[in-house]
Amino acid sequence: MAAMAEWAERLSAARPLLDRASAAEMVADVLRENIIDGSLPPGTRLSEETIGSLLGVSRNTLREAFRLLSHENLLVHELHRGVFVRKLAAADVADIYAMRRILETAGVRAAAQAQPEAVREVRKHVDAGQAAAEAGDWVAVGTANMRFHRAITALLASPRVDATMARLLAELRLAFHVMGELRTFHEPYLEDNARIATLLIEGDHERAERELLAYFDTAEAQLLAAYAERLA
Amino acid sequence: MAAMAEWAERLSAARPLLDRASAAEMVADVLRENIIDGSLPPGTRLSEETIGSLLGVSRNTLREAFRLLSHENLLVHELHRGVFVRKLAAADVADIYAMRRILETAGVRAAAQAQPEAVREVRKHVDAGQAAAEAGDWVAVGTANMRFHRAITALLASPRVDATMARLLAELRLAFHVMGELRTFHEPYLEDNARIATLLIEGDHERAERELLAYFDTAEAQLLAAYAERLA
DNA sequence: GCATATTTGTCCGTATGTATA
DNA sequence: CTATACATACGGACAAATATG
Repeated sequence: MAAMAEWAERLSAARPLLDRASAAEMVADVLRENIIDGSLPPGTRLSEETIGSLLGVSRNTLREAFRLLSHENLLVHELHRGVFVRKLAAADVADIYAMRRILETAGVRAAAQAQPEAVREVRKHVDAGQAAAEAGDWVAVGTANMRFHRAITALLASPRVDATMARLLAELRLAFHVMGELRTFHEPYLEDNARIATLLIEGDHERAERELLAYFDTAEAQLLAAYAERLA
Repeated sequence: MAAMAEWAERLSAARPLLDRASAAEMVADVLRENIIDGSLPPGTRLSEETIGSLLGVSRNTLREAFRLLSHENLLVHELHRGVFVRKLAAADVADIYAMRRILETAGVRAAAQAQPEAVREVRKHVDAGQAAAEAGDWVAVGTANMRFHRAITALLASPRVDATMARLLAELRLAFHVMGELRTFHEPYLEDNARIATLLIEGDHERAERELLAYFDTAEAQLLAAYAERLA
């Protein structure tokens, strides 16, 4: 509730919400951004009336935006209680990593048959991450890391896998809020990613898969440790 | 349109629409069932006024149900034109099989670590399929086949994989409508499924995976051939 | 190509049911 | 248990776009 009030203040000053595209999608975009960057922390209840009057949209439109974000697993809808920013449990984090292991290792194994430019795309996001790190922008490093992993599953050239992966990673960002320092979380993976990209380009898919699995283990353990600590 | 009128007749006689859960979800349930069983074939336009008055719900509620089903990929929404039952293209069929290959082979590889009762669950759906075949109920055979494959991915014990798989198979049912005779489509796979289940229980995961991949190839080819023929 | 009718998109006011203080 | 707040659902209205003649 405190988070909601604070967020409302900041938003009302900065959001004219001009006409463009579908109203519901615009609202969803605004909300998604604020959820991902932490302005609306997990557990926050999104009041229909408050947000509706704030953004100048009707409840019907707002509810459509809620549906969109619920489908992305960023919001949860509880009947007659309202919608809330999703709270990821430790089990959810583990499940997300389980699915990432399946999809991303499949991506690595598909690298041999993939388009060469798709493989180069992987490397591009490694470079973007390193540039962001030098600039000290650790949020951007996190974004680059997401894109790196999406590029790996993109080697499968499957629209449905892409969409699934996008949802998984957006969901995972909800868990990042438990990490205090983003730098300590993201920095060690810059080198890992670079190594994996090199192995992919060189065609050593077996080692690339091993390195990727090792990354999953350490990243997952780090997140789960942060969860355990928060509850202590 | 002809399909729509015919469907309306059959429905209006049989639907009291009792209270429970959210109205929009109930409407979505009704529509989903009618889409899957072919009463509302792909391409059918769902008129807001017709269905709304038919089910006795307001337009707002109905539109909410449409959104739910659109997110399940069963309906497509065209701006200012309305919603239509999704028409799967050949590329969609291929993409669905690509994703099934990834998830189901991962399921087979996870069989070693899976709970024994989860493995037995796979066999149960094989038996159900054979019983339905003897009874001549080929729609039920199709349902049992779906459950068989869902049981394979259930070996991963991942809620997100389960949900993804459920959506994939519901979507795939849209493609089945191009098959003329369900029997010729489903019958040959009864034996395949039985063999795969046996291999899983015996612990020969490598052969089980090979057999599964062979099944995907023939089933996908059969569906795509039916697509090609329909266009000819 | 134009004018008309139909349908969807959006919003509002209100009544009812449910959860919570 | 009562009261309040809020989500759910309905019906009506008008604008905007599409389909039809």
